[in-house]
Amino acid sequence: MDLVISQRSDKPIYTQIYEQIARQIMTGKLAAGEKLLPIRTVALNLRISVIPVKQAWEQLEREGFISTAAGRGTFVSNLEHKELSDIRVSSAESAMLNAINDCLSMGVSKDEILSIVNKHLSNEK
Amino acid sequence: MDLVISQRSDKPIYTQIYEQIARQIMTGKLAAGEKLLPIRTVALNLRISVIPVKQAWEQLEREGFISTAAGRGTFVSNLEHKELSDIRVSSAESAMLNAINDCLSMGVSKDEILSIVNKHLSNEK
Amino acid sequence: MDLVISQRSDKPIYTQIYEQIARQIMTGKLAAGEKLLPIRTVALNLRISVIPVKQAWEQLEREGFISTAAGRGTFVSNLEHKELSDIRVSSAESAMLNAINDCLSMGVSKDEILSIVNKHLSNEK
Amino acid sequence: MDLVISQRSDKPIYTQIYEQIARQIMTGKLAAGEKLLPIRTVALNLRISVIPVKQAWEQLEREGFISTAAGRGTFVSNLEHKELSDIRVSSAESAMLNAINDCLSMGVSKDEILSIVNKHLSNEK
DNA sequence: GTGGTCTAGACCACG
DNA sequence: GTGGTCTAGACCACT
Repeated sequence: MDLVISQRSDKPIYTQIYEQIARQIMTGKLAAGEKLLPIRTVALNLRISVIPVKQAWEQLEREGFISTAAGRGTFVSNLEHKELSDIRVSSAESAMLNAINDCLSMGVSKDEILSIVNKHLSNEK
Repeated sequence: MDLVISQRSDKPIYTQIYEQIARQIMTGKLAAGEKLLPIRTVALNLRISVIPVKQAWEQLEREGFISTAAGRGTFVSNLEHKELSDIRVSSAESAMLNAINDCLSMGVSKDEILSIVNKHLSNEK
Repeated sequence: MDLVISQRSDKPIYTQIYEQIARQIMTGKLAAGEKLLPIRTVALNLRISVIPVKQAWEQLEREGFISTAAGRGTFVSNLEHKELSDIRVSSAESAMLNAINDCLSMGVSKDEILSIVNKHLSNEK
Repeated sequence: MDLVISQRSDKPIYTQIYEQIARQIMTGKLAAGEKLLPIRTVALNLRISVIPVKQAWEQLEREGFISTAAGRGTFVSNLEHKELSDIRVSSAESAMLNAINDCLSMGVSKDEILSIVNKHLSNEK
């Protein structure tokens, strides 16, 4: 469970943690069923408070990467059930719908939304 | 924006807040576009810290009920776009898939899951 | 929350505690929703170890008199829902019930919940 | 982050600040990712108001030299991504980009993102 | 004066 | 010693 954070990054600490753990689970570096270090231990190792670690863990749990059990610990979810990826798609869908709704509320047209999405996705290729 | 919490309830404070605001938005008591009180004001009124209020606000935002703008405030989302309800269904779907996955990981069969769901839903009727 | 125990009674200590609390709940002396003292405090007050207190609490919870909320404390149940206590609440079951309640509080209908569950379980086959 | 300004220069104060910071970034004296001092601190150090500092920061951000992260501070941009600065980043656009990035970091593919957007926008018609 | 992030603690139920 | 919840307070960017 390697983890490196930078206080200087423009991303919040909890996002840095979330992204690294999510990636390690997706690549299999963290195996299904594996126990994660206690959040307080992670916080101590990184010399930060528990809050950002907890926040990262919450996002990971919402998105189906891990599941927590009070008093027992936190465990990597079983990725064998292929629907786990549905959870992520579902989460992603929520986030996108929210953003689209905000845009529509601000008077941005559907065509403009589409062009924003296309522009960004092609930039990234 | 009426809000009542009980320190004695078995629900966490942030859940009590979330449920009341969500209900007020769904029933139209809080209208689309309306500005909510600042989280610090809400916390003061309820004589609690900012944390549980923030936590409730985060869940409300994830589920599409409100949207926050740093430095400007928090606003009730525009429910006219009917897909807003899709966001909630999407969130709900994530939560259910997560729970189902946990059950499967624990060796609970699909039939048992179905019977649990049916039992609970019929109890509530 | 008055409690008196006798080390010389023929009844085990945990039974003495259980009976007194159960009686106080049934007679209304302990009201629904009321928060109980932490078990360690009770143990200290009675000058006994936490073990028998825990045993009494477990029996009370099994029988639906009280419910515990992780991190928040123990509360007197609403006896109208006592019939729920005969549900064997495994970890899996409580995960499902939590998810269902989340959905309901989000305004997702029972039919939608059922269709989500069915969709997922049939996908898996 | 050395800065020297002259009240008697023919250039406006914010231009003096802008030019010095831009130069330090281009020469590498201020490294990518490095955190800048808070604008109020800079203003205090220079014994000027926050206004010209803010103006300089705005120009630097418009031109892609720095990026601000609400609640966390201001950071020197990674100049490889400077070309992004010609995107007019309205609130709506940044909301979309945030959502897209959330999706990507969750492991959702670009095609899936596009299909989500298309599904939603066609639903609305 | 708004929300966003973080620190440094605390107490709780549970294992 | 695990995660869950909360307090009290801080500093930041932005309006």
